[in-house]
Amino acid sequence: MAKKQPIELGEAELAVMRVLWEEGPLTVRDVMNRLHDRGRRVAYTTVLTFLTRLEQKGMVAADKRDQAYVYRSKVSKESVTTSRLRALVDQLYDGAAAPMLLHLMEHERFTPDELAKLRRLIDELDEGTAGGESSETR
Amino acid sequence: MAKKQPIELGEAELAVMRVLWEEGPLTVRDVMNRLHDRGRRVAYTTVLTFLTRLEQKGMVAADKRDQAYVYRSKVSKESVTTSRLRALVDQLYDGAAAPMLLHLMEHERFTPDELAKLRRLIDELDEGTAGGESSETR
DNA sequence: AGAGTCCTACGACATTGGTAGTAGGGGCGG
DNA sequence: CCGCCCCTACTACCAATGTCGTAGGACTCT
Repeated sequence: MAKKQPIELGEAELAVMRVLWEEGPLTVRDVMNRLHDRGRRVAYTTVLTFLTRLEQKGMVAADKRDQAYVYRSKVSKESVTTSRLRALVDQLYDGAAAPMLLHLMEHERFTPDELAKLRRLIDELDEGTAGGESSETR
Repeated sequence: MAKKQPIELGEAELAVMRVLWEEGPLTVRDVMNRLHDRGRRVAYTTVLTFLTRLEQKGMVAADKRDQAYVYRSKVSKESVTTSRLRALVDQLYDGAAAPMLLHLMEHERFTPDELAKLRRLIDELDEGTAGGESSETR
């Protein structure tokens, strides 16, 4: 089972999680370097603080290797994304995802490929949810 | 042109904004009552604090009426939603909205009606973005 | 062995957001 | 005229976050 706790992560903490999600288990120094590569200039100890806090939150785990600890993510990006989106949908639309989805579609740009992929996904969902009767397809 | 500032709003502040968006210009007391109706038990002065802070952030405006000030939203829910979503997309996918959209579709439930509406929207967008050539539908 | 380099543990500090109490001005019901 | 009530202005507090600096233990390279 996954974490039912809201999963509260600050923006900087999230950036750290992303590094771990995308570049696997890393030491504090490695995480710092990756953050620097991504344009985040943070001090070594700052990164250490983030990782320590994330560990206390149960978001990452630390394993001693040689001289330093190697940190790895304990929660998937998927779960965090879901949690974040859910919070947003709840806060803005009382949980109704559709309005948010429409909003997103109307305000962001998508390539024809993405639209195609999306269309396929809709078809799939439609099959599953299928029942045949929807109040007039207009 | 809208506000380019990130528009940072806490969860409670957002709840206040929602009241104003949905129930028009209100006095502090009215906002408090609406919040109570929605299950948020906050003290009068807390609401006042929120409104004062929101005013400083330029999110609402206060107009003196009789004895009390009447607050009204100065930013649309749309713009805040856009801003929030944008931040999320940036933080999680470096600005790529598509992955987020797909994620949302896969993790939330939608009614056939909503799917239909979404499909129509895609068609519209497709026309606009139309060009004909998409790199292989994989 | 001494210097330089890393690493982790702590402690600090500022900002922001959530929450609220208190003080003081104005009006209103008697 | 006197309380009582509502309104706004301040001030306060605490927890979470973003950021570091310092201290002290280890290891490494002459």
